[in-house]
Amino acid sequence: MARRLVAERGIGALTMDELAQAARVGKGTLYRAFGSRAGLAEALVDEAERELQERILTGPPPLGYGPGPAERLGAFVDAYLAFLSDNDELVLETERPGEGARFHTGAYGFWHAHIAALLREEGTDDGGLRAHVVLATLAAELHAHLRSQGYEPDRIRSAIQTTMGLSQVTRSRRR
Amino acid sequence: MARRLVAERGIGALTMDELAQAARVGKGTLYRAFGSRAGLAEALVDEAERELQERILTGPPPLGYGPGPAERLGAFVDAYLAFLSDNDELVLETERPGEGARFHTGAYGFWHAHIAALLREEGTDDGGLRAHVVLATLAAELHAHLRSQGYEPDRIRSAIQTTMGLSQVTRSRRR
DNA sequence: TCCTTAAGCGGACTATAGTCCGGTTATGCC
DNA sequence: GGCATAACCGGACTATAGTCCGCTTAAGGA
Repeated sequence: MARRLVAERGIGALTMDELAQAARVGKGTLYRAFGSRAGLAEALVDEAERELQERILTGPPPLGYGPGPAERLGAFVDAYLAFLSDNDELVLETERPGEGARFHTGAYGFWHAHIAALLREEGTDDGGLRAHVVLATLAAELHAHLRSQGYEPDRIRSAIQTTMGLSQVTRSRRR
Repeated sequence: MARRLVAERGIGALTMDELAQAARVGKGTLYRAFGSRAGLAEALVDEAERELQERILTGPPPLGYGPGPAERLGAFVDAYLAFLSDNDELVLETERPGEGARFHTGAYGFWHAHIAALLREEGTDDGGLRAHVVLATLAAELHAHLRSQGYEPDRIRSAIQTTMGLSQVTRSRRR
């Protein structure tokens, strides 16, 4: 519907009332369509998420199938961080609410399944649980904070990967 | 003041109005004293936090000074997880809000400094940044979710420690 | 003791997410 | 084409965090 109208203006400081008004629609309709503010943000990042998921499922290595699981994991972290900094505000909105909303989105399920599979493939115990731990490291709020502290994306990527003991993917090793 | 009155009832489903009323005080007073809902929760976990900090600073090894940094890190993760499950609801409240409130509490600063120091002592590069990554792994929301999924504390601890490549502290190794 | 001034209090007020119900429009049957 | 029914819509309403200002009470001076 009017998602694009809305996406163009940025969600940050917009209230749901304003959004509804801008979309020429009642608030009830907005909520029927998206369920919540987080749901709306989710819908707005959806395209970028799918694009990344596509690259994982059918794209070229190292993100897609091909190299060993360690390389793919490194590539995923890399790609996810790029996705995060491109979609900053919306992902933040997506992950905000109280009752662990983050964990119940479809996207979270996808990332989790992907990481868990790679960890198992690597021979790790308890891949499902460890995938949650890896994802905690990729929380939008953390990265918003780190960016605000002036840390460079490359340095962040590298810190996460070494902390996790992931193989250092050296592509795009600037600095 | 009336913190105890309040602590006894649990914060979870209480509104600030109810809290003020229960404390026989106006809402303005409540906000002057604590600044926000998160601030109130912070004040309520304060004692438990200090107790843990005390054990780190002056208590016996492996949490306190003594063994190598790797052991101390493992012990910290262990102790922090225990603290988290004892103070579940309050810490969650503390970490909730929008503008990265979690990162601005005094307690976060302490944990961060402690971890960063241990990492540096271990000879790690970029200890400050990596300490943030480690702390992301200890977010209250994640652990609330994991508990709700039925993961056992020991298993969680072990997953975090192996993910981080921390030395496996074997004390309290049930299962 | 009374008056002046400062500090602190409390509850009415605002902002905003999310709900709900009465009305309106569309659909299908006669 | 007209009516019964269902689907959908919109905005008034509710819940709740956080703000603000007028009033009360305490402190200090004469």
